[in-house]
Amino acid sequence: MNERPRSLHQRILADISGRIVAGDWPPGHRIPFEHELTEQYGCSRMTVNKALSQLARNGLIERHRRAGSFVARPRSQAAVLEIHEIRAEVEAMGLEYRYELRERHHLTATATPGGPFYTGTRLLSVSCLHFAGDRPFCLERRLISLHAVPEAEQEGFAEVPPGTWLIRHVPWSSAEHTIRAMPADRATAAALGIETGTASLVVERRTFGAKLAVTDVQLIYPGSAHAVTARFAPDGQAKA
Amino acid sequence: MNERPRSLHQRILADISGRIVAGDWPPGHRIPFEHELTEQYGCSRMTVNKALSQLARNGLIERHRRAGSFVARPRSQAAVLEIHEIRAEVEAMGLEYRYELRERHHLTATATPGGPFYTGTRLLSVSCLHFAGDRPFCLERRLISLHAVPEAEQEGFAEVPPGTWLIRHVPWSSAEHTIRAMPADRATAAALGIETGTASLVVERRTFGAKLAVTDVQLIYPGSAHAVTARFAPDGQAKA
DNA sequence: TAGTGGTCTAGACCACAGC
DNA sequence: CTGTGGTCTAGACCACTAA
Repeated sequence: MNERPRSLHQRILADISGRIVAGDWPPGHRIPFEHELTEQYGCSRMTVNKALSQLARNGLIERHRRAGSFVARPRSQAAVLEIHEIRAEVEAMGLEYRYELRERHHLTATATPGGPFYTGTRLLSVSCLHFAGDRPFCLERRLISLHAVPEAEQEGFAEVPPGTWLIRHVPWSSAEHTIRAMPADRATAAALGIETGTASLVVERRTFGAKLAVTDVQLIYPGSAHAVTARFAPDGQAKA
Repeated sequence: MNERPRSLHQRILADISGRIVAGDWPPGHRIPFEHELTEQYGCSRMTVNKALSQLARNGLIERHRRAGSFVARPRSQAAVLEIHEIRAEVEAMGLEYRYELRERHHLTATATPGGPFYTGTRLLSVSCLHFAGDRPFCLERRLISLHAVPEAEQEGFAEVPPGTWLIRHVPWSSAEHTIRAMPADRATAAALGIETGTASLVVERRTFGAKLAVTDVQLIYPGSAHAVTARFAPDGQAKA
């Protein structure tokens, strides 16, 4: 239906995925065995297996030894949320990006329930504003673990936003995102130039290194102007 | 570091992924060629290729013919957002779930800019409330395309929530999610038992079949009690 | 116990991009 | 041109499990 897949295992994947998406093969339906597909496509089992394994990884089918492969019953919809740098978000809207550091100081992690940092960890607290054109686009409140990223001590964050700096200096990470609606408190409202209590979208991201928590950031978007979008493709193929 | 991977290609994947996450191999670093890894692990190229291909699919590395494989520079953080049925969400909190249909009527799609339905499509409009214990948990406003799902005509949705019914009757789908903060309007506030203007989290999901838009739903969660969470694992392996 | 998927091999040919 | 990754083959052995 789409562009022709270049390789055979991709075509097999697309064929099966297409049947499932179209509803020809409802949840619970048994997919042809590998040796049957081998005959249908006139190829080796490895090629068929590559396609089916990927479908299983993407949760579109379930595979059971001796029983066969079956169309999965959807348990939850899994969407892929892409979180870009704020500068890229702003420029994608065709607006000029500007960054402003508001505050930078040290503190020590206290025993916060649910907090990502061990008690006593030395932290750098950074507060800054991201502008889209003339208007504040996002207020960023960030804690950086100086235990995980001691180099942050030397960085003033006057020019380079901490998110950009971190993505360049911290090797890689796993992360947890939490998205919620909050009324803006007085300080937030003042920084963003909105009225206290205005509904705002808060995206909190906790980033972890191999073991240690690296950073905990709250990105506060004023009003209902900003939205987070996520796309979902059952076979993990389409991108649109 | 974690549980021992059972298969060789999983171990290779975990080894390389570990080096990258730990920062031993920074972005841009060249990963050993397939034939080198073949020697290191004493296995065939297919096995090495399976591991590297998966790392490339997950965006952890980039591969180029003739040049080799390189640790990718992170462009955006991609998180996986899992959206469960509301009943499951409520019961996961240990509260009793209750469902209440508020309204159900027909209408015809108008030329809404950005709307998912073709103009003139016959739609079913359903409004309902999901309770957690005694308190309203979520207000659902949903449009269902009777063109894509004619069987919905026969369904009253008095007992079964439309989300549950659809997931059982519509074969599969792709979807777009949008998450934003909104002040509750008067009707919403009344339904949810909150004050007008209270910051609320709105999750909008547009579901598509093979070609047609199936349903467009707004889930409105009152106040800042509810949050959407997403997890991110760079190698696509870890789940916890 | 028999049949399925999970994994792996030791080759092979090709496309592509850097040299 | 050369070396890399992308793909594919025609086998093989094993683990698991439904019958």
